[in-house]
Amino acid sequence: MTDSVKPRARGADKRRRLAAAAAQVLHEQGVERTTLADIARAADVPVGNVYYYFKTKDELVRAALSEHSTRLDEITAGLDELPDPRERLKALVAAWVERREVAARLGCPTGTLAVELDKRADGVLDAAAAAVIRRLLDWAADQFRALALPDPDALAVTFVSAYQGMSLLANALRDPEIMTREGARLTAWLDSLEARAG
Amino acid sequence: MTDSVKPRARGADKRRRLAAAAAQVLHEQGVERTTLADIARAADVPVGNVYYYFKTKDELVRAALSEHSTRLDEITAGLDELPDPRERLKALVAAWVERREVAARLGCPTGTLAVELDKRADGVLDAAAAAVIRRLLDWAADQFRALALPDPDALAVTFVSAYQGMSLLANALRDPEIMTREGARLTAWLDSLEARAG
Amino acid sequence: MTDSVKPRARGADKRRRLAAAAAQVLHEQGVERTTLADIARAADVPVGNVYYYFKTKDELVRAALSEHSTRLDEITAGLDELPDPRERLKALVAAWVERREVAARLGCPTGTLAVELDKRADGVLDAAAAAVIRRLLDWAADQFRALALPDPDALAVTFVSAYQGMSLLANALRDPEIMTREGARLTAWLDSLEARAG
Amino acid sequence: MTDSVKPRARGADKRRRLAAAAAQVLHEQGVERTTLADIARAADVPVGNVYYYFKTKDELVRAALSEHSTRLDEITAGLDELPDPRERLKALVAAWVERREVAARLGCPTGTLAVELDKRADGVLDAAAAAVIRRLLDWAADQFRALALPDPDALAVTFVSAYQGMSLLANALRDPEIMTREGARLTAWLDSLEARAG
DNA sequence: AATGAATGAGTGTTCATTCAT
DNA sequence: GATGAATGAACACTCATTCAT
Repeated sequence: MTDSVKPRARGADKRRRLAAAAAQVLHEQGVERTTLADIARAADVPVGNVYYYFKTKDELVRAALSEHSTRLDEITAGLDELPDPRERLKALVAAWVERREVAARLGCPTGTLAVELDKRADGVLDAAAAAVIRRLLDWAADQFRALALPDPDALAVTFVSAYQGMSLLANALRDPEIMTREGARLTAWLDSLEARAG
Repeated sequence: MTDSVKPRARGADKRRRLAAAAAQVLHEQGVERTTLADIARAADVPVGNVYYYFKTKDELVRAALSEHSTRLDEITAGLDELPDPRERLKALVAAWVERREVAARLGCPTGTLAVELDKRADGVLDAAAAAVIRRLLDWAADQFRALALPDPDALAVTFVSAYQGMSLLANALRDPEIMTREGARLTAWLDSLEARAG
Repeated sequence: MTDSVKPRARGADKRRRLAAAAAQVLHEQGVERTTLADIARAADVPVGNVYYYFKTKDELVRAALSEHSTRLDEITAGLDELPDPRERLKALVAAWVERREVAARLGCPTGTLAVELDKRADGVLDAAAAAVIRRLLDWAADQFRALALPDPDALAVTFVSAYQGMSLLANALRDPEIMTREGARLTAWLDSLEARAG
Repeated sequence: MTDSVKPRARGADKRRRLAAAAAQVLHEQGVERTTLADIARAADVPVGNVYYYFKTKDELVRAALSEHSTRLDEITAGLDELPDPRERLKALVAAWVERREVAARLGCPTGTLAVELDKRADGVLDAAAAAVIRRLLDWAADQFRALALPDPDALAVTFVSAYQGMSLLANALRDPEIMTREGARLTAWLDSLEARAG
């Protein structure tokens, strides 16, 4: 019974598999060094079939960004369960630190994608990457606002900027401990904000 | 007189022009989207001649990194004229903020190069990029050490991480003002360190 | 009532719609630049369903030719109502001139198809195109024969050749007036034949 | 001595060889059915090298048209040696008839190219094809004008139209004799013009 | 009879790199 | 030292055709 999946479902499944594979492989190899065949192989889909779901490589990149955006939404939705906004922010930092090995190997998925896409002349896909980052900024600003801190938008920029900076350095130096140390510093900063606000 | 430049000198000049052009064009377009022809054109050197000076494209990338490293050395050498290490650090921040338009358009030259090169499997060129970043880290650590602050290496990581983070965000969001605001925050942080150190 | 069309009829209808769409789209875009999807879309038939009616693209091309042949038969059948064979020929020329805008934009449907299909190595479909042209030649020869003119077959060739030539030029130069002027010349020629025959 | 061709000459030679091969192969197979590899093979040039001389396939098509234009110029230049304009026109007809086997197999090079290119939406290359046809029209009009015949431009259209029409029919019906018969008729028409002009 | 999905061979084009002179 | 030309291995993308249901 459960085996007899409808074609519809199978098609949607393949699309999702391709998007997930794109997110993964593009994070690992970057946009330009990744071929469609790479993504197709990772998704176990024949190359020719990819185009049935995504008309261009750029659409696959967009799907990968969307995938990252969804994953971010899931994370923040989980954090929203916590009662205290500051605890939410600290929990996010903890999650980043937990993934330090990946960060050291590949950097932040969205951040590195944004860097590569920003080099393009067209300015279409980099806007999509910026949108994902903005989504994180908005969520962080919401937390700072809930904490009644002054200028929550600027605090959000500082917060996300710190994450991107430590991810980039951890990646460039291949040192996951940078995530640990800078994560601790960021947590301390979050704690110190309460005092200032008071 | 001026006409009779020695072949040697002319050759060295071409090499330098190629390296400078590589630094510039690779910063603008990224490694993968830049062709050798792009660099050759920017340096006003025939394509076939490039290989006389650089055996592979990767060597040109390495030369671009070396160019960025040299530029960094020049900057820090200038800053070393200042008597106070904290003033040196603050002056560097000021220089970063001054270049905010470039940062918003293209990001940090070394940082974006490092991100792109880290996606490579070989791990040869990304080490070269890491070396440039490490050079900046070392200089910053020297200043913190001169200020007799505890754990100067960690402070240097925080300092450079902040720069990379704000450059990445300014670039991704195409907002130079992020450089201004985060630069001010970074300067305040540098000032606050004195108190703690005391 | 109108809803309860028999499946048979609906199938035949789809077939006809596909053939008509093929005739139209192939005239507009040519054989090689037209995809099956183009024709399916124009006929409002799902792509996968096309193959139920036509096993290959070539069969669709054949159907388009057949469509043009049918249309030609309808026209000549209409002309056959006229009592005088010469008037029939002149009426055909008038019909061609009337369609001058289409001729200037797309050329003669059969003629342009024949040109494209003649480039093929197989020599299967171009025979089908030739058959349509021959049908026109035969009809024209019949008229010349009915006029008791010498060598009606050669006259038919001259007649059709003039039509193809002026269509090609009108199309290539995008000038519908060529149809008008050459049509007038052709009509005058038809009139002049009577005299010679006497 | 003659063997030591300069690189320059060899490069230009290759370009010419490619253009000639393009003219030939495109005439034989049509634009859409001809691959770059086909042309490269015919010119005995590696595929990758084609792009050193022609940036796109369309440029090769343009070169083929230019080749046909040049060939036409050579022919008309030869005919211009004849003292009588009418003899020139008749000699051209004779040349067409002489090539009847090619016409029956492949049609007029420029005419068939124009037909295929006219199906394109862009309207760039078909203008180039039209230009070649117009060159022939202009030359023919010059002859009619030299004969002091009324409306030489219209006569030129009739003349070229007849050529295109008979080429198309000869090609579609694979009958070279159509060229012979229609050529004779065209010659008679040219002769008859004198009388009328008188 | 109907159709969304699958497939793979093929096409134009790019580009780092090499070569001949 | 210098350079125009050569080369071939990719790669993104297309499309006729087939298949499973």
